[in-house]
Amino acid sequence: MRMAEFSHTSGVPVATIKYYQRERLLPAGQNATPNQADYGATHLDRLRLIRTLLEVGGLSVAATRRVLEALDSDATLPEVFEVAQHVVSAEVDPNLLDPASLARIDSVMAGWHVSPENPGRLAAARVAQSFEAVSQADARGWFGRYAEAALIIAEADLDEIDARPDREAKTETVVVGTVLGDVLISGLRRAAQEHVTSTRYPSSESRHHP
Amino acid sequence: MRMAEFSHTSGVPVATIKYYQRERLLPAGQNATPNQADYGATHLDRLRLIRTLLEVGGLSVAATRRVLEALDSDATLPEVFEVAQHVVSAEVDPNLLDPASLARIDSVMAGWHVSPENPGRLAAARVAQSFEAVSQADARGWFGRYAEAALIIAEADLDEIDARPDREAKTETVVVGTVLGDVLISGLRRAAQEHVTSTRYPSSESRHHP
DNA sequence: ATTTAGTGGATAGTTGCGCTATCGGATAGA
DNA sequence: TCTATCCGATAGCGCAACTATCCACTAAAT
Repeated sequence: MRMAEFSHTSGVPVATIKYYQRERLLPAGQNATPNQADYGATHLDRLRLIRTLLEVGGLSVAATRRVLEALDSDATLPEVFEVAQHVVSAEVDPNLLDPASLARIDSVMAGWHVSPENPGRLAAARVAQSFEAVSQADARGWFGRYAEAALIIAEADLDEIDARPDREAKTETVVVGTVLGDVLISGLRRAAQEHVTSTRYPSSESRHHP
Repeated sequence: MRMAEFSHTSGVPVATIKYYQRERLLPAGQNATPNQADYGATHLDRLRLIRTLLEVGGLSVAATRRVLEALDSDATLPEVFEVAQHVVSAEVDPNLLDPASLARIDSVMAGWHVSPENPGRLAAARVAQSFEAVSQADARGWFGRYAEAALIIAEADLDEIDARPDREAKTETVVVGTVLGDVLISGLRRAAQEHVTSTRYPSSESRHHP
């Protein structure tokens, strides 16, 4: 398949494909003569993965490059996991973090084996700090139930990874699962919020239904 | 308090504060004479809320304006909830959605009372579609356990809102909770992933500890 | 053998966003 | 009166993610 067809079947403009190649997200076509290259199923899969990470996962091009590099390398599964985790986490400077907020988060993760520099731990602590500053209330109960839910999710994630047959499939699941899992839980949370609202307050929450 | 002090105590540059005022996130100072305004605790609170939504919640300025407008209006709690939900959700065109993916998500939400146009439902369906396209596997089990976790979270959210004394506090909690809850669960999920990994594979997952 | 459509590679331009910087006229406070 | 500060308006900046052209070249159709 040549460029025009590649672009057409993938639905991605030619200029954008070239941009991804420049940004080293997508390898050049195979059997490249000076002015003609060949694209196959591998390239289509890769392009679909790229678009998923960018559009559904909301990653930046730079972040996408980082996880793809990890996938292409011979990195071990934990190494890929760590790259994926960092890529979806906003950078949080631990020095700007109120130790009390960190302690609050650590207390809801009691018994967990988590390293201090885990990006999720820092992100959660920042949320705790901001939430309590804005709402001026103790939200420890709220955090605790989130932690319970996080544990269920993490078990599901690991099971899903374990279910893959080989290392390659596992690493891809790590990346895609880490990135899309955040979006999935957010979406399901909104649906669940509507459900819980409507069961608790049967009359008041009808959503634009005459 | 005048502009210089307002900027200093909040840690936000003067030019940025003026920008927020232009963008109608922040009201002008009180008792404004032609060239002097007064800022008080109300303005500080509002600015802190704005920065939290922008920096921690990752909202755009436009999205922040929309939720603040809802907060300032006399909208009912469900109305504010709906604005908040839309603001944190990527717009998904239902026409581009594979009905099979929608059905998959609906099946894991069996028994839930959720309207078809719930933005979370559509977002989840898009994730289902993308994930299964990329991983070429049936992930219904994965989705189902996420739904279980989402239900726990939604109950916690609603309890937290119910705990607020008055409508004003409730609506603010709706907005802040909706926005920060997504970040919180993502963070805790990463921590839980490390925990579960390290308990399942005791040796292999040590995170840069010599 | 000669067109001709298509290609790779390079480079420049566009759009949108979140600020940031500067300016001019006015005024509060010493 | 004088100086520091303010408001309001406008313009500019830096980054990210494309998008659009151009050119030399070549595979393939005639």
